[in-house]
Amino acid sequence: MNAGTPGPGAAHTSSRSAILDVIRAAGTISRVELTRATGLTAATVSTVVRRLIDEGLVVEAGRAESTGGKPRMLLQLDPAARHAVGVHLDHAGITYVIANLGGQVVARWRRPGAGADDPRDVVARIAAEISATVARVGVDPEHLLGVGVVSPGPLATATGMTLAPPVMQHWAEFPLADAIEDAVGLPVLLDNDATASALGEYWSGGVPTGAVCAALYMGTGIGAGIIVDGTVYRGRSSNAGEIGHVCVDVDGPQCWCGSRGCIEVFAGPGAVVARAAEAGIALPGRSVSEDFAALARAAARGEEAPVRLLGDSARYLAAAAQVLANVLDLDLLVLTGASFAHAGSLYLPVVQERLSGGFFARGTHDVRVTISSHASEAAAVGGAALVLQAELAPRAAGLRMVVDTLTEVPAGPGVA
Amino acid sequence: MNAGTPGPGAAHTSSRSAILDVIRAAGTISRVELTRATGLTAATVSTVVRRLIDEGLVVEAGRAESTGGKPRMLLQLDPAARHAVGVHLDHAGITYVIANLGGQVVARWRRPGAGADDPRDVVARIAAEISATVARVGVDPEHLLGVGVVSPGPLATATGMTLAPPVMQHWAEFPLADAIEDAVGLPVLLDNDATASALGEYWSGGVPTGAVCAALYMGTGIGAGIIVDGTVYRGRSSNAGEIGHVCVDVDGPQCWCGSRGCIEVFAGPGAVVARAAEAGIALPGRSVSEDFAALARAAARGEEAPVRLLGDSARYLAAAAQVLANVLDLDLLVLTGASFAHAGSLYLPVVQERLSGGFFARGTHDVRVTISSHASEAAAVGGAALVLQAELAPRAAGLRMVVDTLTEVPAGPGVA
DNA sequence: CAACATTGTTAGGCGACTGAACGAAGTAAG
DNA sequence: CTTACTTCGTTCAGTCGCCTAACAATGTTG
Repeated sequence: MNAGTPGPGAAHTSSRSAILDVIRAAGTISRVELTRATGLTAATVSTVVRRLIDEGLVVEAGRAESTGGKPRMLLQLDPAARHAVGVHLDHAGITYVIANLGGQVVARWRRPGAGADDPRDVVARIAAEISATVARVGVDPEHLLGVGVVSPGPLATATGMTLAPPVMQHWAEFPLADAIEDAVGLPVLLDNDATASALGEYWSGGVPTGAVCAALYMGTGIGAGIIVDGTVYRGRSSNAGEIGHVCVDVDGPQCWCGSRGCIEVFAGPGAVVARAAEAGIALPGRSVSEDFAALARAAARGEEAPVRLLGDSARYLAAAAQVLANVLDLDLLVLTGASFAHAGSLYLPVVQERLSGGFFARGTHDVRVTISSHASEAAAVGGAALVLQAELAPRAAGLRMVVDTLTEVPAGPGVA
Repeated sequence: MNAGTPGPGAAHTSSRSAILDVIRAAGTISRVELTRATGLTAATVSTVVRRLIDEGLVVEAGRAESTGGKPRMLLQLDPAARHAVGVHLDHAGITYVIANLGGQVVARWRRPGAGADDPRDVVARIAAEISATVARVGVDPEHLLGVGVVSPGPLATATGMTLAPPVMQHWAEFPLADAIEDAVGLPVLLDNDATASALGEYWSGGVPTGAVCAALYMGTGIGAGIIVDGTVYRGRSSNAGEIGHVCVDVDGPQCWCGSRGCIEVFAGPGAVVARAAEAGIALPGRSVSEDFAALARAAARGEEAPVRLLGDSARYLAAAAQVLANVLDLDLLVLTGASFAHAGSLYLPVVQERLSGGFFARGTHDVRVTISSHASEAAAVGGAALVLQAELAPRAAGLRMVVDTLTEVPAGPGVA
């Protein structure tokens, strides 16, 4: 029962993905090390790497010191070999990034949000923004892989529509992916902000192959994305990681999700800002995110009320983090999203403190907790990462299609 | 971006596993339906099925009605073709089952627990029990695949040792799997009770291929096992699903896990029984599980104090269930383990009620909640299922081995 | 009965991966 | 400088899984 060796036919979801992923995680690595890391043979590594070099994705970058024989030829991704566009649609605004193979951002800009505009106009604007900037920064259109569009809220269906409650309800029936695909002429992927952010962190953060990694995302709402062994964990309906809608008070205030007393209602930026307003704290008042940022600055200066408000929020978030860590047995938890870009340093110690005592497997391994190095544009970077992964290192589709003739689960009343 | 078709080389973790799993889930199915359900070609299905028939795992069982052409030949697993032994080591006692391919129990018996005995003696007793019963019930030793040993608590290492706090600490250093393997002469697998129960439910409960399924296990403690697309989700260190050690009160009572205020401390059978004793309720007093069963019977009769105690426990469990459902985006949640065998009907409605309002994706799909049909021996059945899956439908090892030359996660203080 | 529909099998081929032998490029000892 | 040895990487023939395409089997329908 050895776990590492895949044996004949065990099928590595294409060794290509495995190898590319290990190079990504390692930064610089030789072919021998690749054979050890992937469990493939030297022969396979050799041919696959050659193909990657021919495609331009990988370059040879000098040789290592000899260890008593032929020195290793070192391999790296060529970051500039491919690019992808990430678009984060949010009420507050639209954030664009162009990211390269290494997940690094080569261009980044923001535009006003869609508001109540007709989706068709918004799509036209997006297409214009993309082609203009692609031309300006000199990215080879031949090597532009696609566009990843990310929005808050759950996805209605995997391809074509997004559903971002409570705002943007008039988008619910709009085939967003197809429309952008037609307008831009590139493949378009759609996903949830938290999910995409997690993949962006994986792709750009040097996360080791095989790590179990979650991104705790706080933008307007609170959610989490989950990456297991480099693949997004989606659950049944792509709604996995909805930690913001776990109930902490059955009689608590109503949440837009239809439930009551969700963590988001107590700890989300909107709630924190609302309480600050109740407490009479002066805030810009233009938008929740600006108010939240102001509050974070005040707390960083040590002002008492903001410190208390954010501390309360942080304790809820720490509880959510503990749940994620214990349920998923995490290696790594990244705090990301616009809110953590402003207030991450206030939340981080609270989360770490909670996990240092409350992580069940702490005797076996740590959970590393970090703040994303690009928290404010994490969702857009994630959008780009979706494209990079889909085009360069495609994974087995999470769930196989299930035919309707399958036996149903044997009764049991079920839930309304 | 179509999700279903795997394309050349996309590698189905061996189509054999996929086909076997669909037949298991469907009960009865034809080859054409298999092609649709698995995405494989008719040719592949044909040859793989022939191989399965040659091995005796699958049998042809009549033909379906014609739909205007050649009628379909129906296929089923031959339940009696293979067997596996499941052993559940617990403080209270050792439960044995022999299960067949279909996950049905063909033999089931209990013996006193290990207590403080020397592990070597216990291993000898286990081996004797197994060989005696295998001979008695007439299972062909040639077709006995192995032994799955299940115990509470986390695993120290994947192969060889178990670690079952707070009792049985003297087992921590003992190479249990190897010892039993030597004594019985069969492959031995080791796992956690909750994890195994989940797989047992998947294998024996006709759970559809591709379902996201969790078993909420309450034996002595509280835990959960997670099955995604037929594969156990383990997390980094096989400690995924430890929902019983999520903190609901940071200042709560000490838990054996080292933390404070864990759900288990409030809602576990031990806690419920202790509170009943405090409240002056008369109980047998021989063991926690007997006391808990007595309490459940009293509550079923409508006695006020027991109803209240179990209701409190059920609300904690419902919260845990909600967390699992939202974080994992579940299809199916099974309540199992000895405690639910006695009190499941008291817990089930509370859990269902909580999910009907608090499951985030309820607009998209249901979470079915059921009580296991073999809750009292679920862990042992799960042990057998571990063996069935490993021997018949091996999955890609959850986590690839990661070589030490990989880049580390880029700093961030991490957790103690 | 012929014509058609549907299920399932057989044959040939492509591509991924492996094992094993070999070539390449260094170090270490005399 | 030559010889021996180590380590890295490639080449080549063979295996295996799965696909495409043609075909055989077995029913229904007019």
